[in-house]
Amino acid sequence: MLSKSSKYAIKAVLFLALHSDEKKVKVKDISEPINVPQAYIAKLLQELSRNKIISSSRGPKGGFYLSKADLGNSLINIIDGEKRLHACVLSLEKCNLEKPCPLHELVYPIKTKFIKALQDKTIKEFSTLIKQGKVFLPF
Amino acid sequence: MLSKSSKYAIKAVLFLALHSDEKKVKVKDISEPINVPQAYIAKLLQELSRNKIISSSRGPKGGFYLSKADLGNSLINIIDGEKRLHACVLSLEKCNLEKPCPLHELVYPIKTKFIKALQDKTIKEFSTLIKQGKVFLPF
DNA sequence: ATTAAAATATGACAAAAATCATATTTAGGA
DNA sequence: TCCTAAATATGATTTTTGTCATATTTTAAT
Repeated sequence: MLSKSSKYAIKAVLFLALHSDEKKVKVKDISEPINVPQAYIAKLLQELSRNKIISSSRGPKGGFYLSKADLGNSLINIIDGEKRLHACVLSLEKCNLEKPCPLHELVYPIKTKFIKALQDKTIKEFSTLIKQGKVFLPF
Repeated sequence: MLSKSSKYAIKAVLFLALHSDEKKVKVKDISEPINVPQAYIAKLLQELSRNKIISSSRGPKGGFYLSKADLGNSLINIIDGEKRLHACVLSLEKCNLEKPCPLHELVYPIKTKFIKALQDKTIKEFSTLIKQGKVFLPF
């Protein structure tokens, strides 16, 4: 459903949400705890930064962080462009609710709900759930 | 969620369920309607045959088909070995119902339902649904 | 028995996704 | 101002997945 890159990106952003608070975190201090190769997550973080999903600053004491504005964004932006998320389970172009493929009804409802949650919940809300101990990040 | 190969395989098997009835269908007559490269689906069909998911016979008048026994099998066998199907959305090893990751609850219930449906429904049942016009195969 | 039509086995090739490497730019602190 | 620590940009390499090609084997029909 999600590419490895998207999963990595989500992990990194949630990690930042918990650990940055306007403080900056350098790649090395992100990659290790979330268990993703450093060079790889660096590239992803750079892209997220370019796309204004997260913030960054260069130089000593620099690093990645989430601004207040960033925290208000939704996770869906991170994985935007993932056509696979919206596509039919069997990747049938012409499959739709009127003419659903045999597996469609099994998957459609939750996928909709999943996407909606990614759209509606802010990063901050996710981070709150984690801080409250309602959900976990067993990286 | 499913690899391209799995999707192709499911399409092919459902197609066979509708069109074989103990009659044999040759690859060419499968690949075209389901819209999958011939050489590729050939390989997949051979593998399915080796794994006893479908049946085949060689030589003139040969081809692939579903025996009565085959029709009683479930679709899950086709995609068996797809670890990704069972894995956590974020691929977190230690994510589980006691310590769910933030996206877990959004996905877990339906995934379970999805897998169960693939396990419980026979190929024949799917084919019946299609024949009844309840679901479709817009290949 | 011979021929032809099919699957089978095997492996080469291509494309996409993931990973790694490195030179460049920026910014803080001495 | 100069040094150093960080991100950035770019692209090379590797791995995985998907695709294609072809020689071999089997079997039905003549």
